[in-house]
Amino acid sequence: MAYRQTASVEARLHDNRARILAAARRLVSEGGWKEAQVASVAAAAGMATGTVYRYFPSKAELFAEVLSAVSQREVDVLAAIAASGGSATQRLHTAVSTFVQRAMRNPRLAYALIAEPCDKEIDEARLTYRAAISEVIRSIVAAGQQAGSLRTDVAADLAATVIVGGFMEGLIGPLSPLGRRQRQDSEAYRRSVAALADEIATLACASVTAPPSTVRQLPRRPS
Amino acid sequence: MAYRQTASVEARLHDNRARILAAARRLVSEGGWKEAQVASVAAAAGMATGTVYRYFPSKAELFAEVLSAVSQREVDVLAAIAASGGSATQRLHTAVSTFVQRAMRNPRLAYALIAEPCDKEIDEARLTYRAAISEVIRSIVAAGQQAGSLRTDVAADLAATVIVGGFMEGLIGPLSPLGRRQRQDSEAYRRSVAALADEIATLACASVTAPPSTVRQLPRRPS
DNA sequence: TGAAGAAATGAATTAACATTCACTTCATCA
DNA sequence: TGATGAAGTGAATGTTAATTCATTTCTTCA
Repeated sequence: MAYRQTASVEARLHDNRARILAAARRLVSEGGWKEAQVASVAAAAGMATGTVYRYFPSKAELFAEVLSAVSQREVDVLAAIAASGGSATQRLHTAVSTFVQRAMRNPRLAYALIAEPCDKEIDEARLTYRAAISEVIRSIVAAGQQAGSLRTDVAADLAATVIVGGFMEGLIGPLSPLGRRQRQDSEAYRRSVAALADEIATLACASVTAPPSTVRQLPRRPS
Repeated sequence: MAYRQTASVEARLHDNRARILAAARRLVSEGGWKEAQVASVAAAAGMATGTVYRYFPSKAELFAEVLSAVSQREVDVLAAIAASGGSATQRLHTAVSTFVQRAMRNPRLAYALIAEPCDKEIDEARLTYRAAISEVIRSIVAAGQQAGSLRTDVAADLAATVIVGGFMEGLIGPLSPLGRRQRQDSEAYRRSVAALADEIATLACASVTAPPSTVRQLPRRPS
């Protein structure tokens, strides 16, 4: 036995892995997916291209991990809100508006992770992420339905999916490179973000709030 | 002058173009984007690969045209609903529910056009399409705001975007190859589609319906 | 110190299609 | 009919990065 992994090596390996993830995340958040090449990541992390493959089996898995790390934090934030006090409506409003505001703090990264056209395989990893967020929203909606404050004529999971799709789409315009020309440091910007977050959250809450009287819609089918 | 395009040639050219578009559309609607290769399209249209390039400058433009043709029909249907009689709420409900039901008639195609991971360039073409649909919804919302039946505390264009994002996302699950195991010909299937369409439309309408009393939310920011 | 094995390297290879183009076939008309 | 130029062909080429792997450099410990 002439070689055994010591603590110092193990630490370096761990550090390398973290550096790769950090570099990958930084590149995406600065230049979107077109900058997110394995060779660039390696260079940014200060190592050779091949080294990246000692830590991640493929580009897709590397970026899936970036995606999942960022997302997990958001899911945790939402889960904390879901578990906090207040009515379901209040929690839903806070959850949506918080998500929007947090996304707007790093618009380039949020845009890349949520909406920017990217490799098929990375795109597939987004599904998991949306599903996790949707599940948190579902739990709030279901609680509100139990409590009687939210409408029960739509399944909680469908409502959650629609809400998530809605606020994500509402975010895309402001997040995208086109819709994002203002300086982020201005007070006006901060206010407009808060207003956007509030409007989107209001729409989300309204969509599931129990109607006061049971005025049934009369759907027609013209086509 | 030894050559001039005659009517018969012109007709053939036009027909070829149409055959390419039809073949492209058929391939996508049968096998999704992985089947949508230029060589396959050419084969399906009964011609050589290079011929396709006499009609379309690139794969992306070819499929952008497929996308826009299918989408335009949907936009037209929605526009007709928007221009029809009834309250804004009724028209919104009908518009959303009609869109959902029509999409479910050809789920594989709708899934590919709306949600399936695909080439960046084709993905970019989707934006135009969503924008057009969003514009129709916006017009309904704006009318409802004018009439006083829809809430005015959110901008019509934002509301429209959120609504579109919501119903598209609500569709994705049922449209995707995973969520679509039933035979489409059963009566049960048709009923479940109608129910889905109604629920999604109900959420959309509720999100913008004017609240009876002005109960302000109290947003908090825990994070 | 040096043998043994792990980690790192980065140039070369691969893969998967889109796209091109030199050539063939077809349509037109003097 | 054959000269002219358009339409059609499909094998060859181009493109763009991801991925590999033979080689080099480090670590460990007898």
